[in-house]
Amino acid sequence: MTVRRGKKRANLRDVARAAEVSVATVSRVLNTPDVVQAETRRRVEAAMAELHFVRSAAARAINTGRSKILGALIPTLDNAIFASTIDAIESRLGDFGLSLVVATTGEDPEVEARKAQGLLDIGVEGLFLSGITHHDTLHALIEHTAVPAVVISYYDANYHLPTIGYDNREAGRIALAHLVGLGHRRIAVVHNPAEHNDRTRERLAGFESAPADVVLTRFESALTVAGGARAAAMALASGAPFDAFLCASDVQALGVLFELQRAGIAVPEAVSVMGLHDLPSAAVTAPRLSTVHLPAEEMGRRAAEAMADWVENEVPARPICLPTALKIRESTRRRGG
Amino acid sequence: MTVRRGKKRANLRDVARAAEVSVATVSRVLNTPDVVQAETRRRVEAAMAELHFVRSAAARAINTGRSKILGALIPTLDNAIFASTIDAIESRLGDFGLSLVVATTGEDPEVEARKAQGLLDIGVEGLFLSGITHHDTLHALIEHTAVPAVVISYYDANYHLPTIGYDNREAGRIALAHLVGLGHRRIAVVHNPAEHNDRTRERLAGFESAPADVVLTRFESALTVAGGARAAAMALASGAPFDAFLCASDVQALGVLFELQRAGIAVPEAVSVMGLHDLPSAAVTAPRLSTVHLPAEEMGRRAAEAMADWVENEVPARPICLPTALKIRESTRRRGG
DNA sequence: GACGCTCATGTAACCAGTTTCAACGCAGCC
DNA sequence: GGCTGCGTTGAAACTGGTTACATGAGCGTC
Repeated sequence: MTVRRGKKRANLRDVARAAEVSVATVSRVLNTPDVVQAETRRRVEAAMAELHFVRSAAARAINTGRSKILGALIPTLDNAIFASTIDAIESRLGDFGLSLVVATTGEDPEVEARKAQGLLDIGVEGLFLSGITHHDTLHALIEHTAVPAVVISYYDANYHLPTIGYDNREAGRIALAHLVGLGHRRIAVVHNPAEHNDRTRERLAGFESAPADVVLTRFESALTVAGGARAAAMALASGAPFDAFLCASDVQALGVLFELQRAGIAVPEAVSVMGLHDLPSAAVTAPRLSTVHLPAEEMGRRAAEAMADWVENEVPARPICLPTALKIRESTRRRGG
Repeated sequence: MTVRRGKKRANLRDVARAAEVSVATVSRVLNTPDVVQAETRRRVEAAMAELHFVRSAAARAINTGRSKILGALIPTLDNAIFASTIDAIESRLGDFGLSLVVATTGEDPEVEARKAQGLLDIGVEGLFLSGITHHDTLHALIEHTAVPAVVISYYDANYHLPTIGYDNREAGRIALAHLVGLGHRRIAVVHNPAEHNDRTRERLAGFESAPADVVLTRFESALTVAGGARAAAMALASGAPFDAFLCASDVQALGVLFELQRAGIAVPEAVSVMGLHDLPSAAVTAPRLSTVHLPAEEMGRRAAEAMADWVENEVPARPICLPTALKIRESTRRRGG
């Protein structure tokens, strides 16, 4: 008792027959309408409409070698961090008639390599990767398929793939400098596991630019609001006094904010909290979160444009370093101020 | 100065020639390896490896009529609400060897219809839709292409497409009942525009189940944390006294929480705040947010399974209503309690 | 030894488009 | 009137796979 999948879709030949023209003419109406006479075109279009003709993407792809689909490999969607970038990529690609398939990797390089293979199998023309830490298999895959690939969320002009992103280390430095400039010396650093995450690694490296009299204590937990809260709880439980919390990500900073409030510790009076990313919600927390703005949306747009140029015009993407910017809001204050 | 796209990829014929077998045999090695003799298979596999053969998805799709790609139309990715569902769909589809293309609509039915056409153009085999409010064009499209389509985030057994979701009205009722049960009578309802959003409309309808002595005052704003904060600010500015804030979405509830804290109004002592969704972060806010749990992740999983069954085995999806559950945490308290 | 069977493999048609090349009609020009 | 050239159209080859059908080898049976 299977379902009959409708009366077989009309194809080019059907349309050609109905319009009493050749398949070549129908194809022309589809691709280069201006070369076919108005009257003929009208007939063909009428036939297409009547038969509810939808051209097969596969058949077209087989000839042109163009699937018009790109793939993105990102750690997770369940997190505001990548959402706006992906949103921007997807929407900008749309302007070029390109689509995006998103695959999540859970920060596991093996899963990433496997999913990359899967994306290639469905015929993507290009790949967006997050960061530069990848499984050898994936590098090899990109190498011998010569598939266009751009790295986002990271900038390194010397990397073997074009990187379109920002300088995470510099962002880390800026965040730290802000706190140090406010007189904070005992800083709790809240960060997610850096093992497979070079963005985090770089930010932490930026934090290490602290003067000698600054002492940083690290608390590691998951890259979620709950993770941030947990890290703050650990810091509090350690009994050590902190002037400020420096978070490698706004997502965690939100958790820190919540946990401090729960503990009755006033921000920024008793302790400052610094984020890094500038998520949309960072501007409306209580207190509003000081952070370093990462141009997530612009990055997505630029990456999409570069990729479009690559697959459409064969001009390979070039590295782009977008500026970050310190956003001083309410969650940081001069020590003792 | 264009880039030479490598030496043309090897195809089936090339492999066949190299392995000294026919194309049919190579195809068999790919699809039904067990029917080809071990020694032959070995030769073919060696040839494939040497030539870095990657089978063309398009060519395969053209024959089987299967692209193995599904499409999802969602309002936005830039929002925790859909993220975990999409995440779940994507990951469950992966188990069936299916991929997901995500298209965002910005809640505009026209954009949705246009993007749906785009998805069909690239050959998706099925569509995930959010809610039941769609442009006529989209309905017509689904109608005459007979493309499998399931609706998520909504449940209505009588809708002409299978709905896999939850009862939004019931969830609204539960949220309201909780507040009313705590003795709250003057309730500020914070919600996003319902014009093109039936989920919101249903939740609001659920709120209307209030007893006669309960007075609801609506404040409408964007479906973002900032939107929630803005709505709360409006409520406060109105000067009217409220016992509780009832939010049609956790995202907005977060904003309400922040705004109340900013205004120095204690939650839940002075006013209760109720969410609806149970985002992961709802459990770690300060105070932790009382809400109605929506099974977003399970919904995604079930929708993916139903869709897989549909496109693989031609068994159409059937409506599924998943249970919601009241989550009483810290942001709600008995009036005057 | 002929017959029937299974198993492995090859041949060629087929899917739904695109594209090359040839042909045709008609205008402009010498 | 014949030549050139442009604009329009069609026939057929082609893309890279899958698959129905044909072939033939090897083996068991009577």
